[in-house]
Amino acid sequence: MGKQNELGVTPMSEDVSAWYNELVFKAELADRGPAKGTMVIRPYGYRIWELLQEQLDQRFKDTGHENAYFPLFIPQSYLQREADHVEGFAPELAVVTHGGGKELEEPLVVRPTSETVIGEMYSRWIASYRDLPVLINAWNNVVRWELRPRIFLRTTEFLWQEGHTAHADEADAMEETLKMFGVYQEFVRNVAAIPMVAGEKTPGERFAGAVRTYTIEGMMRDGKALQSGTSHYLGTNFAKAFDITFQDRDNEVRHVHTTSWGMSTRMVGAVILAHGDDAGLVLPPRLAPIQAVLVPIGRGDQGDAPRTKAYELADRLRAAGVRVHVDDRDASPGFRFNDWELKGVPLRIELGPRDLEAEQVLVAQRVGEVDDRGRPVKEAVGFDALATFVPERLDAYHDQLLQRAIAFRDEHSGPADDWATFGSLVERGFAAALHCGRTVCEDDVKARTGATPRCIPTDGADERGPCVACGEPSAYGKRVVFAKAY
RNA sequence: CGGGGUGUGGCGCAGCUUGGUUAGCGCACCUGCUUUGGGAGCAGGGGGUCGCCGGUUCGAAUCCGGCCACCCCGACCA
Repeated sequence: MGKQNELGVTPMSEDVSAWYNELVFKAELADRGPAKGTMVIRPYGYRIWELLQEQLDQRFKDTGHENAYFPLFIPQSYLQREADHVEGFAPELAVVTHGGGKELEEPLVVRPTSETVIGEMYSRWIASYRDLPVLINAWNNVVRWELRPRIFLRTTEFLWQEGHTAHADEADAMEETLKMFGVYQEFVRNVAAIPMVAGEKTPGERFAGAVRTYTIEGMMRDGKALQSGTSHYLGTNFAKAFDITFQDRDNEVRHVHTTSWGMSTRMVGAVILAHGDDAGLVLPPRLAPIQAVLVPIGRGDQGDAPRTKAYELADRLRAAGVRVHVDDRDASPGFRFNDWELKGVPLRIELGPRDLEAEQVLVAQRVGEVDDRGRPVKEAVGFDALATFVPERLDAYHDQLLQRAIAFRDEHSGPADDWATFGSLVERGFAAALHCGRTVCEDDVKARTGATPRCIPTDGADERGPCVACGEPSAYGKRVVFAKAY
């Protein structure tokens, strides 16, 4: 545990890892479960997940998908049908060997992902080209045994959504893969205010069983990358393993082409690590359980009027669609200010006897201009203007956070044309370099610097040359982004 | 599985080296009074099988042996 400041949290500037761990507990986002690697998501943290879910789910529905649910238990033999898939997941499976007091004839694995059960079901449901495409998404929990858990980032059980679609041909399936890849990119930018580097995974980093894997990689405040969402084109790998076929217009029986795509509770960790600061959480408004907190000031007779007014203003804000909370706890103003800053609430609205007289409130932004004492500059807003002011300000604040994150990412990224530059860049952020694409060389880079290839950015320019690490001719015709990753 | 560390009221820690009053401190909690524009004050109060098992001893939180758990750093990973 690091040196804690007066908030009881190690400053982020001092030790990001300690800061993250302490903040997750202090801000009441989550707690550790009794079994190693498990987490309890507390109401404040779960609300962030719910907001994320609602907005992501809407996008899935808008692109023609329907939700369904598939079982938690999968016969062990199913996992084994796709060679790469078993190999990839075998080390992290939880296996149930007993049920009802008896040893099972065939062990059941607790799903680490659902390609296999879904493949089995799709093979039953699909017979004709008229049945295609199948566009289904599932919200569920999965289990992957973790050697080194970290709350939200890597837990043995986590929540996510997994989309699974089946198509008549490669073109259609690739279109779907890229469409959902695009949905994730748009979502993280417009909802989570995180600019991500989007691109394709190198063969060594591909999903087990995928032909192509696309990823969005966010930059955290310590310059490390966090894989935050993936979209896979699975080709006919699962169709062949599970015999998912259809009869086409020309009477030919063909295998379907499938895709899968997912985003998990890890995204909550991405929000914490991409926006937070020494004072605690910084939540983007579209994911903030509380977007504006009203803090009435004054005690006893002095406090009655501000409190009453605060509730009245809260009603008006709520009517304007703002998630608002009145904090009239019997605690000092300073305590309450710090508390909501720790919890990352975008706007604080102060209302004391002096303001009441002036028919106004003071609005302070969680991240924004500060005075020479480091305190936020507070803006006076008249009572009647508040309900239009707040929603506008929340949108502007979202843009500010996004711009701040873009600037941070750009300051910590750059091209690396020689080994020395590469080494120093991955110490503080992302390095874009030409690479030979050989897995042995990727492993060597990892051993020497700790960095791994995160992706081949989709928007990268055509470029060829010697590999930054070994000098062999570069692969992919583009630069690869390398970084240390969570 | 390697390397490091920690287990003492809800949380954070001290005490252990050199065994010996009733195991202490801060925060949190409860009661009362005063207090409220950047973590309020005073007074009173409740709360502990000192991770577990065994050993040494007149006596163990403290010494010895074993075990367990968790955390951090590496190898696998959304």
